[in-house]
Amino acid sequence: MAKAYEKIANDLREQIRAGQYGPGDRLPSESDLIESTGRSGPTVQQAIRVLEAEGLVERRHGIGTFVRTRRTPVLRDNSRHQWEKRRAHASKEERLETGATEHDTGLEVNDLVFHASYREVEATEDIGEAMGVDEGTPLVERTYRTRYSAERYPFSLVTSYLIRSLVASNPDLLDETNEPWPGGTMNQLDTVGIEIDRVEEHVTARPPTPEEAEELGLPPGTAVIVLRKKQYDTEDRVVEMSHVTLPGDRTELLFTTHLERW
Amino acid sequence: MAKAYEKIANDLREQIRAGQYGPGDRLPSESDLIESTGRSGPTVQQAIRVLEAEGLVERRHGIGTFVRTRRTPVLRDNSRHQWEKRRAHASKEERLETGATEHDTGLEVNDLVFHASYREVEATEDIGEAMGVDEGTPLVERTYRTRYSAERYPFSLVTSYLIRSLVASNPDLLDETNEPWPGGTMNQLDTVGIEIDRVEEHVTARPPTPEEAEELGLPPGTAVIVLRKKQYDTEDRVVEMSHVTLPGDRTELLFTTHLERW
DNA sequence: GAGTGGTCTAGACCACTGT
DNA sequence: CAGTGGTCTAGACCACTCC
Repeated sequence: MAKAYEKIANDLREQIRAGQYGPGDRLPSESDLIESTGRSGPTVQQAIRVLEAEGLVERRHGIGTFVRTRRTPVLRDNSRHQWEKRRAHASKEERLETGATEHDTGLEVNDLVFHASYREVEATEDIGEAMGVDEGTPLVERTYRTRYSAERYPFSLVTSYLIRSLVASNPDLLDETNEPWPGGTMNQLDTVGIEIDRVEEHVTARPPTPEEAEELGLPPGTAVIVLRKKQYDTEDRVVEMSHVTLPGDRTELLFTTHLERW
Repeated sequence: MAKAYEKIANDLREQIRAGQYGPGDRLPSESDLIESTGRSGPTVQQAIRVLEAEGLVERRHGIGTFVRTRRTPVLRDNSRHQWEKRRAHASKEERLETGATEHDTGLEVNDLVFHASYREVEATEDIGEAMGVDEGTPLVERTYRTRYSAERYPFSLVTSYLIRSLVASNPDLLDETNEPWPGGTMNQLDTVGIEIDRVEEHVTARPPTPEEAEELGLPPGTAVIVLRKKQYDTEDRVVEMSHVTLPGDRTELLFTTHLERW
């Protein structure tokens, strides 16, 4: 029992892997495949859909089906946290120059477009548990979108939560016209006497929701990396938590763990 | 222009999100949907396929279509590296007791089944570049599969590369009957005078290949996390590199970054 | 055997792209 | 306009599961 669409998909996959069709090449058209395989339209289509779901090919309406090319990855390095902390105590001029994303990507501020919005919310059960506060605790929620100015879609979707009572002593932090915070979150937290001691990042992966696919401009056959970041202060409290969605086909996370010497 | 299958998928997705169908619940059968929507079989099927690809539902042949339940995640913590290094200098008895996976999962050795195989290979261009050696350099390749003894499929696919010349002075390391290495890789590297200084882990995500889906027992609508680990010794050489494939629906990576105090 | 999902067909028509 | 992929139908038959 060889399923027809599976056989067609396997044959094409093999040819792609063997290099008979390289990245960017056009595959035979559906009508070609209908003829060469002797199968019906829907069957051939389903075969191509399988390859599309694997991220192997891309269908372009009215043009053809093409072997996918890998997008250039955006690197996100966990040394960014130490870098950001150091910057928080640097001079004001230095702080305004670059942000953590520029540090990662090596780009200029002008190459990037930020969009941020601000809201006050109450902790849900889920968030409260993760941050170690009761459900209903007032929080400050900030939502970020960052993209290259030359591109259409952002390369990250970020929602960040702060405990309102911890930051309320600096009114600037409750003023949404200040977005994005000059000098970064760690610098602003310093103004209310909070020092970050460690950062925990939880990483999982899954297919995107339709909303995420839409907002990140993800083609079918792509996964997202979901990163939940928690920043602990020197008193072991969770001071900030972020939920970050990253396109899997163009994001590479780098974590360096330094070990004690013998 | 409302695509019929999209509309059906959207309606069902909305109902699932609203909790009208909870995790584990059965959705209406295809024939029900054909009747209630007035659409043909293939159209209804395509709608369900969309939800399946999103990881939202699971189709069971001859039984029905069900809302997916989340699998219990396996946590993989980067403190495992420091833990493993410390263990490498512990007593022999301690070393034999547990491995890094047990450390992560809190399980006993008997709850886990390891399978390892050994091969000598030459560095490909790709691997050579990552490890900082010339193409063709002799390597030791070890392949691991780890699973819970109660389960059918492994929860990680690991391929590890060592530079042969660096480990050749200990014949035990070239003996494949020794798998898995007692005391762990860091302990064995210690026997040839190598100390690991830091670990770099590169993380990306993508849909699984058919082979990975098969070997990990992944249902459609799942992503994999791809982790490339590089271990640097105190002389800044890449001593070991691993390629790890993890099921995205049940793996959670945790990375803790400790920051210098002000 | 009844009910479920899985595969497939032959053909129609629509929508998008490039010439 | 020709060529491409996108959607849909009506109905057939198969395969699996449970009773």
